Amino acid sequence: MQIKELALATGVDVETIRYYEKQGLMPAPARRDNGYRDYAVAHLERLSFIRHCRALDMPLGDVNRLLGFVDKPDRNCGDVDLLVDDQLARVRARLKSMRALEKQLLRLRARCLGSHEGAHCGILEELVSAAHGESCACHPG
Amino acid sequence: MQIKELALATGVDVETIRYYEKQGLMPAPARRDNGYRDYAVAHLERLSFIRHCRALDMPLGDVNRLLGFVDKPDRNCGDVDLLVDDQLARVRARLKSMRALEKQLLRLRARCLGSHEGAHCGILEELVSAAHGESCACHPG
DNA sequence: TAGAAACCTTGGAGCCGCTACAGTGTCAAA
DNA sequence: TTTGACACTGTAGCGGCTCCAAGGTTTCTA
Repeated sequence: MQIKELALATGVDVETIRYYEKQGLMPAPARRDNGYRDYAVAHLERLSFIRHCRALDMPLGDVNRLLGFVDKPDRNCGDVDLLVDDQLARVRARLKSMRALEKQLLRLRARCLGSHEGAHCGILEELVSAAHGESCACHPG
Repeated sequence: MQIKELALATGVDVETIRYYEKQGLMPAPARRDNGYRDYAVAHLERLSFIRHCRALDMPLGDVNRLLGFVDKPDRNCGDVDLLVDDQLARVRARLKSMRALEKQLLRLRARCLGSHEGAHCGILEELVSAAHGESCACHPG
């Protein structure tokens, strides 16, 4: 399988596949006489695994560690759930701050009363007032 | 005001302040005889403004555009609310995908039944099965 | 048989928003 | 006088790609 076929089969960009190889996530494939990469089914599966983990927003370092467990299934894999827990915690922390962010933006947005002259723009006033340390709709309290 | 005083007053790292100057977000301050930067109150306000926008997760490019409106308040600022709307849309899109992500991770986590032998690890099985295109707890349907 | 188009290779730079150096200079207190 | 804290510039690194240049190979079409 040439690199483009692998790319099409997995939906992963050709450059990204080469990047994964350089980063040590994908094993170097066999080469044809002309130097072209020649992938086997195992590569396709490994790439799918990587993309699945990435869809879960796991850092490539974590993906690499998971691949280590996959490669040596005899090894005790007690860290696998820790790794998933960590990822879950990261996602939840991010969710929390994003929700707060949404609220702040909504309030800021509500300050726009239709006047679009800079001197009377509620949004700009709001943002500038923050610079004066006044209480603002975005960061109340 | 020396750079460290500005940093303390705003909670912004010294290196970050210099970075903002290099990026054209902060105007170059006066220099003392020894070459040290000498900031005025206007710099403090501008830096607060920038950090407030960054707290709303706006890209620096957008912050720069807002600063343009602040600098020239006569200019019609109809784009300001568009800019905020864009940011809100970005945040909401991200929220949506993060919520989905949390669900997927929770389901994946539930696959861990206490067995930590790699060969029988529910989480690894799940992730590997995805590589085979089987339906998986993470990406159902 | 020529040439164009589509593929492949490598290496390096660019993106964002910092952060962390290295190497050097300046200043104030003990 | 020496120590320590500050300042300066310039460059490199982070993650996870993405894009580009400059070249080689293969396949299709005229």
